[in-house]
Amino acid sequence: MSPDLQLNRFLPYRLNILSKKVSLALATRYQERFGLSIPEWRVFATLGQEQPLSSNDIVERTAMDKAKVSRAVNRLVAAGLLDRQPHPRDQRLLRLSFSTRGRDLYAQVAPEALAWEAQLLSVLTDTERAQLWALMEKLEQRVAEEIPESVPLSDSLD
Amino acid sequence: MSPDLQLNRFLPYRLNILSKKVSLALATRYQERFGLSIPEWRVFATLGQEQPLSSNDIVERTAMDKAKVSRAVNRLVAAGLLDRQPHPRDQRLLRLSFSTRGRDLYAQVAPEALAWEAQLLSVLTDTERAQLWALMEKLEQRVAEEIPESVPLSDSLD
DNA sequence: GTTTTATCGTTTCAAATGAAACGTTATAAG
DNA sequence: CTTATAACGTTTCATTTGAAACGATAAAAC
Repeated sequence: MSPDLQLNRFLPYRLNILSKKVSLALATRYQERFGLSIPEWRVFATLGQEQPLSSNDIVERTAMDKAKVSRAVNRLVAAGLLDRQPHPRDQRLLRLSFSTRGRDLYAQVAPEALAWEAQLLSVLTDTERAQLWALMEKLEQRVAEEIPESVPLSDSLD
Repeated sequence: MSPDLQLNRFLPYRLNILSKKVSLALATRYQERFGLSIPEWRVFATLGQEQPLSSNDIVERTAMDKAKVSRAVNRLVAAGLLDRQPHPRDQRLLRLSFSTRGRDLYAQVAPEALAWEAQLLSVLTDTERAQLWALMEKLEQRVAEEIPESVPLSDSLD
């Protein structure tokens, strides 16, 4: 008899598909409307949280590859959305922050992203939303214990 | 004032990171122990559910790109894990199924995957697990309404 | 002070990716 | 029947990818 692995009840599988669908649905929006690729959006949104940040800060916060962050940052700088300045005390670090245009764009993009999320979450009650966060937190914490140290989170995981 | 987009409370972001971590933690296991790449594992596990399947069936069930499925199938066939036969009624279709070795390997891999999942889910109570499935189902259904038809789910979404 | 060792961000390069073109087979329309 | 259209899986090719090497800077060890 074969082992009872029901794929559509297998968490890694379902999580992957859900995550892909959510990312894609959102990505089509900001790609079409703001010309941001997914890595660019990630970097951009991260800087919306806190500024200035080094590239490495962004790597840590987003679980993206550092080469990918480097390239996304370069494109954003080239597009005039970010300012990149050397760190005064440590020449290895960059101080990344929004340019004026970047700040303006963020002021447009962020509310849109939030509105989209709200629309998605509108199928859940307040209680369910709280549950969702709690569950995800527990799982993330648990899986973090399993991940071998220093293994980077590559992007094409499926 | 800047828009209040808290990234670590932003569902697409958190979902992506959780999904990556889960996939990676599991992937390291079956890559090391069974030599299966992630796409290969996906195809393999899908065939564990139902046989025979066409490549296209697998594309639909896994949300993977058809080129990627084609390549994974070829590697699995070359590795002697799958049998590929022409469909008697439709020459365009393939009938993919486990070879004897494939079946044996599946009998090893599947319980291991289930055990790993059980370990991950052991942080949740039965009630919480039920909640998790219900929540994910709701979200997936909701987001499915948003996805433009026929847009394939690419893999590098972050 | 000098020499290792580590860190940051970029670049290189081989591998993976996926959109599009393709050959083949099946179905629909004429 | 013949032609046009669609579907399946493979292949091509330009792009993306990330692991590793790299140069430059800083910190630690001596």
